[in-house]
Amino acid sequence: MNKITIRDVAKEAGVSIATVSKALNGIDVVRPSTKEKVEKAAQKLHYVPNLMGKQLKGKTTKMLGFYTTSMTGPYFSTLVNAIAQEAGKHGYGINVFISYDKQVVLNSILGNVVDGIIGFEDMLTPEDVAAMKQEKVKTVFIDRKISSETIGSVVFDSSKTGYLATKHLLSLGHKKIAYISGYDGVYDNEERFKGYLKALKEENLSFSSDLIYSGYFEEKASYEGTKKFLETSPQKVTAFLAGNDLSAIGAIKAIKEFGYDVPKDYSIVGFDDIDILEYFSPSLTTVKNPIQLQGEMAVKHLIQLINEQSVGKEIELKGKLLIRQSTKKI
Amino acid sequence: MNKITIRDVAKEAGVSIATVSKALNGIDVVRPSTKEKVEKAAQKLHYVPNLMGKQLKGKTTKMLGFYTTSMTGPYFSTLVNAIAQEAGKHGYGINVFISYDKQVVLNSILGNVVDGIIGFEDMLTPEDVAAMKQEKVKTVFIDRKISSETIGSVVFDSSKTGYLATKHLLSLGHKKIAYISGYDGVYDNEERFKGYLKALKEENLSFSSDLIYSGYFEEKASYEGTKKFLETSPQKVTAFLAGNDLSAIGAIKAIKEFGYDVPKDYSIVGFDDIDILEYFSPSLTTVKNPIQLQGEMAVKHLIQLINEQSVGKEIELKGKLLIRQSTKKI
DNA sequence: CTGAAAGCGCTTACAG
DNA sequence: CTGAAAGCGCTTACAG
Repeated sequence: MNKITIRDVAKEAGVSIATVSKALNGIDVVRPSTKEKVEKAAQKLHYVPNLMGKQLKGKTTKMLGFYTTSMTGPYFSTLVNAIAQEAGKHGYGINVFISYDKQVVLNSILGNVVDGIIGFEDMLTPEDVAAMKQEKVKTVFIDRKISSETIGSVVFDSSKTGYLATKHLLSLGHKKIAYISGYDGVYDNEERFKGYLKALKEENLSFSSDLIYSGYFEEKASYEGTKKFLETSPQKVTAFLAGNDLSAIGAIKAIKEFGYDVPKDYSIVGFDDIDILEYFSPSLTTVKNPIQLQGEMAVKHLIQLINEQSVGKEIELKGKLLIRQSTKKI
Repeated sequence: MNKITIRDVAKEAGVSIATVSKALNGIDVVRPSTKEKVEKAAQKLHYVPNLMGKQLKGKTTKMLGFYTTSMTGPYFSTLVNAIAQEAGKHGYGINVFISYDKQVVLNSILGNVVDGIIGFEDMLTPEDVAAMKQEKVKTVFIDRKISSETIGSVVFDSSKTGYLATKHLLSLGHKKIAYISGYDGVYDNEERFKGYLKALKEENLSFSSDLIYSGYFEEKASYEGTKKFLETSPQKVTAFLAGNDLSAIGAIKAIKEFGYDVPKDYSIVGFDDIDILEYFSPSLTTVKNPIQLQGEMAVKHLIQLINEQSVGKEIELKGKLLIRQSTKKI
């Protein structure tokens, strides 16, 4: 598309390409008059450097990559905006790659397209991560707890908050609490569940597998799952711990459909404190995760890794239980 | 970060770099045994081609760029996902660039980083667009109506829908209708306003500038603006046409705060039909824009432009008025 | 202060 | 079927 190169500018200005490069990049001493001549020529020709050529030499792209299969989920934009803003402060642009093709993603990750990576990508397996480690790709994961020389992570303390949320329900007198799980293998899901189990155990309450069902972190699946659970479960629960707010909303809709009330008949707690809660009734008791902070920290740590000012660290962010209207004493 | 190159693979496999390139890309005839040898070597060394070098030659990146200053707005993820999905079908990845630095954006746009661009970027001025036109950068805009040989656009027929929405209010007997505007110079805003004016004119209703105030397409600004409007306006309006759903929500919140009811005291119409309306009460009468379709069409048209199967076209998508609970007869 | 030359990692006619 | 060589657009020691 863009065919004028440094060579054309050089010809136009009557200098060498080396001089054009220096003049335009402000590197090395170049006589002001020459510099001006070059700039005029560049402008006249609408010259824009080809980043491919530039970066092939330069080795640095001043770009951070953010990889994901899809941009769904209500806090996605909060996260990405926080990342973009923080990156901007450090002179980096951010590059969101959306692809369902793992090979494409891996090639791009390992293909020197960006200086560092923020990983939020379930499809990356431990083997992929091992390859990234070996290639010393600077990466900060925000969906798993991990670290190596060049890999860090910024996650929420989901085990702790899962514990706190469950404790809250227990303190209200609930003894049979269902867990609406997200995806297996997903860090936040498993940690939240661990916290839930720990809280139960502390009260010497037993857990049986029919207290857990899948909501897949989304409203619809949780709605369906909850309907089925209410119909078929032998357990008479009085409260639900949902893997996230979306699944809490789905569960509440199902509960209402059965003619029950929240919190009168069932208490329910979510995770995230997403924006749409503002429009939802009853107002949901939930755990607020500092998503914005997570984005910022991830970028800051990534830039440390890129500049080799630090080895990879595991950073854990604290969430906060927000008690609202969806939970009450039994 | 990634230092093993094609040369290392060649040495390991005992062949030339040309052969490595051919074997790995499946180009040209290469003996199966050689191919296997090369693949083994590449695997052993964890070789991943440097995309910079590759693309410098190849001239094509199989990537589409999506440019924006921020990813806010509730339909953003719908749009980007639609774009990503459609691009995937055609073998393209998508690249979301978020940057506040216009120079960075322009360099990237014009720097051959992507094969084509989907523009959704208010900060691009007509001069910038002129440069893109001159450089024959393949682009489809979704925030303005425009076309040239290499530039197309896919927009909503906002003038028409603005007209229809206003007609709806008029048919319910409303004669004084306020317009809560978005940003000046933004296509959808201006078109919606045009449609509004046209509908008023048809009924021989006069418009005066104190019937319009700014909501900036967001909830908060619209809320504040509406409060002020209700307090100070000399006009006794009975209905509001909001620039989008978010500003409609803000207006309704302000109206409620003054002790009025929607639709009993005021009717209100929005635009977009965003997801969170599901949680909002009263259910909002609004214009549903086919956002997903817009993303798909934009990608399809962009790929036509890239393959030079078509010159730039101006594509207009129809919206649909959804009559719900926020409007009623006066 | 300026320029010729080497080289970044790759692909692709062209010879053999 | 394989490889030496040129070249994509740029930067950067190195000479002058």
